[in-house]
Amino acid sequence: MNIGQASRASGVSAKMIRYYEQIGLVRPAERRDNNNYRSFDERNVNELRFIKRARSLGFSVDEITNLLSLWRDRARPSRDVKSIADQHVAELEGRIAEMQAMADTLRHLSGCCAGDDRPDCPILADLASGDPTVGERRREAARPFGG
Amino acid sequence: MNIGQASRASGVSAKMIRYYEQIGLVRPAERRDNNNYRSFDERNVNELRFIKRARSLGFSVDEITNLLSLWRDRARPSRDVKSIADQHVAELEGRIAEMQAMADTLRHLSGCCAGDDRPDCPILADLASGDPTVGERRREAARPFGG
DNA sequence: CTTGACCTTCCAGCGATGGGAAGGCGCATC
DNA sequence: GATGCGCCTTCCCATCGCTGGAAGGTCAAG
Repeated sequence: MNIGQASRASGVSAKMIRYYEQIGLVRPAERRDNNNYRSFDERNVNELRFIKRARSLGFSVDEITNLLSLWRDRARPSRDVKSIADQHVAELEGRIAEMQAMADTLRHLSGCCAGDDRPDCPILADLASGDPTVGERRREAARPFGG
Repeated sequence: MNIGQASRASGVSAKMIRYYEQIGLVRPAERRDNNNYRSFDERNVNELRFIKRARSLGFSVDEITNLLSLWRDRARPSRDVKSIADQHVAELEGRIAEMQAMADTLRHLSGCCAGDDRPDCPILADLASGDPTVGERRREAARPFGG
């Protein structure tokens, strides 16, 4: 299989396949002698599918590196896999809570805003105040996503 | 005020103040004649606080550009502000739902995983299958955060 | 021979931020 | 006056996961 076929078979774009190889997430694909094209087999495609599914569950490339090596290790303790998953769930929950707090605050402010032609606006008032006691509840200001 | 004092007064790092100026989020600060240092007044600091608060609520720099210009416009219709806020809430909710779906799936899988010395692991099995019918409920695979 | 689909590498960008180098400026102290 | 410290300046690089594009090699069909 060429990269395009592997891409269609796995659902991972050719660009990403090359990228994953470049950063060492997958081992460099074999090359054809005549034209230097990458050559993929079913095994490679399965790995790509694994990666795609893991990405869709929000795992980072680093985490997937670990998951892949556990997957390849027939003697892995399932404890190790579970640990990675649980850690990731905790991180997701943390980020969800942050965004939930943002959304709650904004919903409250928006609910207080007439949303008409008049200029008075509690949303702007909150932003302008910078005072963290105006909104509903917001003890520790959630930092923006990027972390 | 020099940039360091403005930074401490606003809670925005000096690095970010320069960056915000560079990308045009805030107007270029005045410069002192003798040493070319930036010079800030209360108004600038208030703007920086506004930005900081807006960032902490997850608004993008683009959205903040609009919020700032509405803030400066005494004749703004509060409708415009509310619209930006509501749109942002909707986006937050969308991302929360995606991450919630990831977390739900992972919690389910983790709950099915013994997490001991044995190698059998439903988490890996799910990742390996790539089949979207294994997990709990997961119609449209949520794409990872980045968009 | 040309066309078009494929493949290759390399380079640059996104968004918001942190880190650091290399150098100028100002003040205090020896 | 030299030294040192802390502040300021600009500039470039890294993050993370990916997308886009340029410039060029390869291959099969018309």
